[in-house]
Amino acid sequence: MTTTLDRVNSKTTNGQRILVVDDEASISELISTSLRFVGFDVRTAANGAEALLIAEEFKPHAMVLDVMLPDLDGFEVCKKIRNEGVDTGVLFLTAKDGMDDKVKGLTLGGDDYMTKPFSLEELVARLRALLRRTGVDVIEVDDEKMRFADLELDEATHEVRRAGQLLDLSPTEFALLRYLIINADRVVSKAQILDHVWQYDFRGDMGIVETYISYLRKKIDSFDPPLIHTVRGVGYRLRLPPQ
Amino acid sequence: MTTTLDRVNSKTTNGQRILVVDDEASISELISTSLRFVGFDVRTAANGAEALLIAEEFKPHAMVLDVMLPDLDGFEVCKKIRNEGVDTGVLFLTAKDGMDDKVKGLTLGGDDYMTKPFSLEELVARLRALLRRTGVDVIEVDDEKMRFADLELDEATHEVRRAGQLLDLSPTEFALLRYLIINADRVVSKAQILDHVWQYDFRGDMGIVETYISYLRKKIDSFDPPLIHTVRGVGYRLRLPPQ
DNA sequence: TCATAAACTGAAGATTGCCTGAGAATACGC
DNA sequence: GCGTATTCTCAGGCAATCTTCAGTTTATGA
Repeated sequence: MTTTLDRVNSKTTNGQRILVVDDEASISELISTSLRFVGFDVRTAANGAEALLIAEEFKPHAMVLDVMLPDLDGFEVCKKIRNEGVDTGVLFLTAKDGMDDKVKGLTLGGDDYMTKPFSLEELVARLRALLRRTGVDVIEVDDEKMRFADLELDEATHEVRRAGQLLDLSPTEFALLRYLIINADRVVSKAQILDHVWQYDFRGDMGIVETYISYLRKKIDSFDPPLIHTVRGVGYRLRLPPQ
Repeated sequence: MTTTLDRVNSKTTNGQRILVVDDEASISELISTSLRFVGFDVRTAANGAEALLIAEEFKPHAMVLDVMLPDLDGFEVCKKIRNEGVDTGVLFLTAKDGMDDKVKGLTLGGDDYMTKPFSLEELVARLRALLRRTGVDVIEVDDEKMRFADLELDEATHEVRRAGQLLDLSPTEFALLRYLIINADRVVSKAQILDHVWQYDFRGDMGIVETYISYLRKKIDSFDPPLIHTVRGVGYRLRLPPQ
């Protein structure tokens, strides 16, 4: 995949501590890099034992935790860490099929899980939601709504409106628009979009981004003024007309 | 437990004290996690002796009490605690078979019991009802009725009406509808539903949620307008038509 | 102005997710 | 016990969505 480091986010998340635990170095790095860029304070561990050690002194606000670790499994790690009195929300990562039994029950405590592969935008969105739920997130005044101009995107209801009018977006369109809003006023490249909005193992080419931008335009830019602008040779930018 | 934004409950329960007594750590944790999440102040004990100690200083408003404990049985514990002058309602947990008779005799006061395994939504609902009966619950002005649009769900009588017309729902359908109403207007994922509405030891897959949504629709959405909406790729949402 | 690269868009095929009916298994009331 | 209600699994069918691709349009700079 294209590696694009970017700032990604306007809402500055101020240094909440996240512990990422995964034994695949590439995944672990992928995640921690993007979390750092959106402003989290990140540490990583490659196995359960290490996670316990780090958690003790790092006292993370939340963890991203692979359920399948070489030594302990993710649930064990989670339990032990909480027994140590470290009160963190957990976002579990599971293989597609490993969905069985154990993951069940995770939506109760405010914890959450995602199946691999996932998209990074989704990861960040989920992590934020988790922090909000578990009461850690102090700053975000915003409920679960994002706004740009007369555009409004609601995470809780999954509704999108422009000028008050309800629009019907597919899941991918929704995720793409969320990414554009998060990066409002800034140019994002097709590579960045691909990296953030699509699952990290997507193998197709960037043409698909053009296709989806086209879909989005039909829906949200059938209004005036258009908000999605092409910056030729660079990428796309969500903005109001100058003046 | 599973996925995505769950606020789980709109009624904020403010810090009523609940003592959970069960010797199986996993159950105890499951229960306390969900109770904490809906706003109770929770302590746990793994056996009768411990329960007595904690109750004395914690003075719980209610207890969730396994009848089968390693040392004393639940009834003993309950009796002793009340003799100490701690006046709490009790929600007994019993294994599927046996003791039904014995328990029934003891649930006279306003106490209640459930058999394991249970669903967590059910537990919370029962506990709330218990607190209300035993007069602890000061806040909830709410009688035991929930409403959404022309839909009415009565906890006390287990009756459901739409547009005033009585509907005949099975227990699972009732629980599912209750969960949807509690989360009215938000999208809830199939995973969340499974975690909250089904018994914690359910091992099947999420297809069953689809089946029950279909059952519910036949009953409550044979009216106009339909209230249960699918958000493809995300979950389900109870809502009125926009505007 | 022209040539070229980049971006746009419509169409089509593949894939996925959801709905529903049918039937087996189980629980429950009489 | 027997019959009915309920729970749960499963698979076929349908429609939304995703993805690819190719023909067309647009921007740019030589």
